[in-house]
Amino acid sequence: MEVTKRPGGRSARVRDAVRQATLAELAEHGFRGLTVENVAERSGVHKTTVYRRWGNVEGLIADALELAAHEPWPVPDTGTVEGDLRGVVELVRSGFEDPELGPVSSAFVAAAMQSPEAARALHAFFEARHDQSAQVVRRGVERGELPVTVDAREVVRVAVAPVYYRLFVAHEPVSREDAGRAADAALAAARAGVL
Amino acid sequence: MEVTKRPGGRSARVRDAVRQATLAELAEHGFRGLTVENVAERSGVHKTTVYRRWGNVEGLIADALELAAHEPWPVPDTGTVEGDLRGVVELVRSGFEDPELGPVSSAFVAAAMQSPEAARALHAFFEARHDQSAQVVRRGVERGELPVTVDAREVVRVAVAPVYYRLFVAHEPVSREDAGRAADAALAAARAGVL
DNA sequence: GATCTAACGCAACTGGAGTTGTCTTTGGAA
DNA sequence: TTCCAAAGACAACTCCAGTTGCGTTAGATC
Repeated sequence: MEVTKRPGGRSARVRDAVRQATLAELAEHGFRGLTVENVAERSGVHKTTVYRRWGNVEGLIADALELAAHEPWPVPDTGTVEGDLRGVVELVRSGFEDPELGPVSSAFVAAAMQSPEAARALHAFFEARHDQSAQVVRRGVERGELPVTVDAREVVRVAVAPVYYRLFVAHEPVSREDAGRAADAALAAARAGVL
Repeated sequence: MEVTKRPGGRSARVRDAVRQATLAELAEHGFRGLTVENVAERSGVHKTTVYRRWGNVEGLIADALELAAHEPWPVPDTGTVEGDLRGVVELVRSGFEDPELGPVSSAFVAAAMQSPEAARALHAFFEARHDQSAQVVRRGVERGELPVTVDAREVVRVAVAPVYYRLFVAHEPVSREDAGRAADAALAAARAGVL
């Protein structure tokens, strides 16, 4: 996907236009309402071009996802692991509530469940996120708040997992308190030497 | 959905045939490969009938899901909370590895992300599952292994969440050890009074 | 067991997603 | 500047998911 021998000029403009259009369509209509034709029309690029370069809806999402993966995101730094980890989880939670980001993020998760290509892209995305977020835990270890044996990335996973689980699996609402509790639980497990 | 004024006879046969066909198609081709036409052909029911009663693919899944929700599932009873909770989580994990159940279960999760109807059905399903699994925690409280203040259902959620998170969000493999660790983490948090 | 109508079967139709062949434009290297 | 091949535009086409109208079958009620 996206192996272009002409990375500049028109091809680059087309790619950008399509990516923008994909994100905009995703924000408006979600994954269900995403069609290649709509993206083509919105971007001003002909639909055959989109089909030939991206193949289908999943390809569009996978490409947009790669873009999103490279964007840095604000890792909290409150001075304590509690504060930081709670901040990370709350950032995740509130992200899905955001009327702009929420539908797009949800669409990514939905797409990855149906397309191996999108799944790979999302996997890479979370790989990066876990790495970035794990520094919150590593700082906690340096401060002596957590044992040196902790698996920082695993702590992050356990902390954020309940939020995703509620949202996308059990389909329950997720309150700010729920997010905080999830962070605390991961921390308690880490302190107990389980993670 | 499924409000029939003639619940017996032919209608009942049609419903059963379609449900069976839906599960079979799901097991074979997953959610992506599920089409109303294939289900109709496999069940021997005409496609217009399926469209009229179930509306679309999501309706078929929602119906099949209701069926699955009523099926009891084996709650472990090993004598300790550790053993039981680990058993619950491992049961979830191995369920998705099963070549028969795995695709069907995954399809349910995928469908619920795109259809409010399926989402409601899946929510009810997990409501029931949480209730059943929570008894493992309640027994632990009775034995004095956990403080009486614990939220039994929340312990279950936190225990299973990492498995789902890895499978459907981060798209990472989930080992037996991962499942065990997740159960242990939830337990440690419960013992610490966080859950 | 006669009657009524909900539910099913059937065939023809519609619309739109995705494809194909061909021509045009343009990025990039000589 | 020139040249060529990669990439895009365009139109016409295919195919199949989903719809519609109508005739047929068979539960349910009396």
